[in-house]
Amino acid sequence: MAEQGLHEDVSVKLLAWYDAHARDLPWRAKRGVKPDPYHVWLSEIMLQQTTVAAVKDYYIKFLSRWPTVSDLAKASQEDVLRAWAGLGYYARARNLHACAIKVVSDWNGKFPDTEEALRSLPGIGPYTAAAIAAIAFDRPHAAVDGNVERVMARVYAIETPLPAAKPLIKLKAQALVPEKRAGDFAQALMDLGATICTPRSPNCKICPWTDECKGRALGIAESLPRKAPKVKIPTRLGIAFWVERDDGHILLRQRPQKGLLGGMMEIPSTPWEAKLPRNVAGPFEAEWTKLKTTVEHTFTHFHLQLNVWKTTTTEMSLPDGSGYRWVHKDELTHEALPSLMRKVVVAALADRPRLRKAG
DNA sequence: AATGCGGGGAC
DNA sequence: GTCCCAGCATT
Repeated sequence: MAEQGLHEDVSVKLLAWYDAHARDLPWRAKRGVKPDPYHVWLSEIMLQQTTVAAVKDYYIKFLSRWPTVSDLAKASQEDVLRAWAGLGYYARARNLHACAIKVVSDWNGKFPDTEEALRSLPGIGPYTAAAIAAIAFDRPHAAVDGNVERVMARVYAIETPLPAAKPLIKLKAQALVPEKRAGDFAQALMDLGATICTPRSPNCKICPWTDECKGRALGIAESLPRKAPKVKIPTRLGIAFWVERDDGHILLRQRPQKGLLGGMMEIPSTPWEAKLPRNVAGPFEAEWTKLKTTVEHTFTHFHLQLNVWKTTTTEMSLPDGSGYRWVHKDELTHEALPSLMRKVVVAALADRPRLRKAG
């Protein structure tokens, strides 16, 4: 059919471009070498809503420390969270560990090679299942991520806003998937979106699809895909309590497994609300000194302004409640502290009494 | 279909 | 400051 022929032609063009311009990324198998499903999976989980630049070092660190999925399954969740600290979306790390355990127990340590079976594993959704099936096993699935949504919306001039346009975009992308080299095609499409068909100022002049792009023909490519307007996010306030023992240990607490920063460590704090609590209650009675610095951090759905109160103690026991630990100052870098909490650490350590100069 | 869930780089 | 990134789980 003519329509089918057109699709093949378009796919061939993209693959030819990919052969000449593919990015060299740590998780990408070399030409002619079979990809390792573990490598593909690990990179895909890390890359969810996360830029290539942010992922690279974490990917190398994880692979070096846990060379196989069995090694990762044997690790403790605590060690996995420590290694993941700073990368964000910590449910990914918890699901990563759970998935590794399941692959070992249910699949004899080998990742399943179908989209359906992959989809049943924790942390693997529609996109990631299709991506692994295509990239690791060369199955003809369309892996539709943010890049592909943008490229499809432009090539086909889809003016329906996201997320309503997703079903149509998925159909359009699936229709382009070649029977052979589906994995290369998936990666080519993402490379195209990341390097040429960028959100702002797409470089249409060097795009392999510039001739057939309807969005470009209509002069609306850069304005696509359309999206619902964003609502602005509120600000929340809180107080973090920096408790330093006279031997240099700092009081930490593990957060609950579910919810924001789930399973990660924190400097104990008040709840984070629109207003500070009327009666501030620290981990225990003490004389507190308020730091001048306010730690600011922005999460997905709120800004946080965190004041830091300091105190010192000779108390060796832990406060009432679960999850508390004493950790020495010099060991904090090894803890599962998310970026916000590392800001608190930096602020607290910077606010030391100055040594008075002699003379 | 909406919402919760991090962090950082590019502009 | 805004936008958005190789999205998923839950409701």
